[in-house]
Amino acid sequence: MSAESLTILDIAREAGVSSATVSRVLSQHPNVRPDTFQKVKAVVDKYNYKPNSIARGLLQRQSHTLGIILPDIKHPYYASVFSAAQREAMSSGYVVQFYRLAYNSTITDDFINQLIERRLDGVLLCGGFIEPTCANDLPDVLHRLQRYMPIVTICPPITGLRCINIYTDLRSGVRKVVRHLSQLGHRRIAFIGATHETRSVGERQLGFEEEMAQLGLEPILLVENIHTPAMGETSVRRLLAEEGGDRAPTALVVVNDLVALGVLKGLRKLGISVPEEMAVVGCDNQFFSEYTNPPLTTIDLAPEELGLLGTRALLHAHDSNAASFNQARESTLIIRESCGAYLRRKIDVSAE
Amino acid sequence: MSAESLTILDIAREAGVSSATVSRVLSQHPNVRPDTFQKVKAVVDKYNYKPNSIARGLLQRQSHTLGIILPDIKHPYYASVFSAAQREAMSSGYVVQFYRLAYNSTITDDFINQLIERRLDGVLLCGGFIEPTCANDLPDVLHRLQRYMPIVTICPPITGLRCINIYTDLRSGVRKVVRHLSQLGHRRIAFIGATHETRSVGERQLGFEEEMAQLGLEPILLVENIHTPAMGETSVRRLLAEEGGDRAPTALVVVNDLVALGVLKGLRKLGISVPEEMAVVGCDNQFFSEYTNPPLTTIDLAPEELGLLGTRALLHAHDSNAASFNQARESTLIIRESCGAYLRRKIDVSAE
DNA sequence: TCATAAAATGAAAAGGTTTGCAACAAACGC
DNA sequence: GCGTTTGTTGCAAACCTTTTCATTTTATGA
Repeated sequence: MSAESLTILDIAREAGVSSATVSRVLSQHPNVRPDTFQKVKAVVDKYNYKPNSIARGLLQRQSHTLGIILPDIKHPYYASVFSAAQREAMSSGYVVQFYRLAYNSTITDDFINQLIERRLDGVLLCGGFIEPTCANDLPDVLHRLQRYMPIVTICPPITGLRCINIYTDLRSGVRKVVRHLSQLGHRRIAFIGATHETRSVGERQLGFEEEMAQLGLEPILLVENIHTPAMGETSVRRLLAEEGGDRAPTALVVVNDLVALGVLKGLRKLGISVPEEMAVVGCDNQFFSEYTNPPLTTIDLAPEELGLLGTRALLHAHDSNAASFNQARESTLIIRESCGAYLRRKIDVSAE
Repeated sequence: MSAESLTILDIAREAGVSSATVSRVLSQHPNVRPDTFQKVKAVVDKYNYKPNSIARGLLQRQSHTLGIILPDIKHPYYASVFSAAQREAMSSGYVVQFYRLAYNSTITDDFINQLIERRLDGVLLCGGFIEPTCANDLPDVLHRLQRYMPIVTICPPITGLRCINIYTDLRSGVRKVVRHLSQLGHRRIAFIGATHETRSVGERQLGFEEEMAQLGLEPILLVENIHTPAMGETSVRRLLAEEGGDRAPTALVVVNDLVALGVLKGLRKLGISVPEEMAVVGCDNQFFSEYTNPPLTTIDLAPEELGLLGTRALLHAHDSNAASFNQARESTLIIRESCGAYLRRKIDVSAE
């Protein structure tokens, strides 16, 4: 394939200089005589020579490569994180490698070994996998990785692991949602969520339960393995079968917008109108949430900001003395129509 | 950071053998005496030694890394391609690096140089950027890249470039859609699409125009820079302002599901019911298309299959004698409710 | 013009692995 | 017991750069 395997020595020979000089020309070293520079440059251009970054990486002990670990790139949330991370990395001359770690699997030694062997310059950990049941030996595994490269996590902090951590405070976000619903008059509010497979999912549920408790309301929980629209669609029927009649909720807090998409369809099929008969709130503020019918009230988690800041932190992890810090960002409530706030406002106005 | 910079020599010394033997142990070479194997293995395990893949890559002249180039990882279509590609690559011990090339930019020499310097083992090109106006020198640029690494494209074939090409035949897909709509009785059919910024978009429009011509129908075109839901939403109003009254279309073929999402909302705001007053068809069969209201009729392009096959082809590109072939896959029409087929069927039934 | 300082260049080592070749040991056939 | 084959191991080169240090060239000042 690459018959074109020119080395710096070939260039040096042709230009009548040493390889050191060629290297200096390529890296814009100041101490090169202008005429030498031109002479070498001409040969480099003539053959379109490109230095082998593998060889350079070996010598300089850095690969100019970042790893990014997340459970599913098809999930719009992670895609946003990834996109922003790549952009930031690229603008600093770094390249990102994608490592997938499924939702319900934990970080194994083998997984870590791949990263170590590749001699990455840093790793961005974006949640998923970090389930409490796995978390027992998780800090140990990550400590080993940390001896080789800096780690930045952009998910709820992992206890026992000291590293830079940037995340959006989901728990308080969900609490805002619950408070908002209660202010709209809802008393029977249900949470449709996944089992604690990921930390961020756990945070959502915690936020829900905390706020319900504080408001003195009895929480209704449907916590199963629900993480696709299809699962959301069927979950509604189950929920209303269990909690029917006057026990039926009037508002649903759904673990994320993806699932909420299915929930909306499920309600539609049951002939339950949103928001008139049932308020629905999602979480994530995906690109499609503005376009559902009705548009979905949700929580914005600023994934792109996390990706950007996380990558930036990773790139500065070496020269930074703050080798470990947590930065929690506020989430913002995006009020659209599915929660009935606008409806309610109309009613209020007409009642005056 | 990596105080842990053990080399193969350290291991060799401690085990009392040469580095060659350690290397053979690590790569499971057959000609190693069992007791030597054990002895070395013990030291390797003791220090948890991991060979430096950068050094290995330098010597073996392969990085075990694939590049994948696409315009936007947040776009669900590309995310699907990427996801499948990564999975396939990973299962063969390869890692994928993501390179973004914006929709309306072309592949420059600088861009190519990055790939060459990284000494990737292959590159998967997933469209976007390959706009006709850029295409003049595109084959040249790619030819240069091809001297260094195999290229597989999973977008409509690029004229002037011989390489493995796997794609879904969009043109015939859109023709199927138009035929379907005409069979449902529609005569005034409009295409809402983007300017020819990407080849695949161009293919869609061509398919539309070809089939309309064949059916003897006058095509209605709204071709602007439309590629987001928001743009779709506003486009409807413009279309109906231009083509109003009895000139108004009764069916819309939308360039992709993302835009169709906005189109549906735009129609809703105008009080036009889908599919009763307006049939709508998208393209891409995204995960959300099943959950719109009404569920969107669309074309499935099997992006995961493309990602899988493309990567597989790339990995076999060296030993394959078929250095160049085109493989066009059939797209499949997914009939849901937004085109009115089910509605029509009901009408037919009641008419009998 | 000469001593000295500064700038430009080259030689060679280093980075960590794999692998061809040679050397050596062991097993085998006769 | 000896020549031959097979199986193990080590040496050293190779992969392609960058960078230190020493050396040569050029500029500076008296």
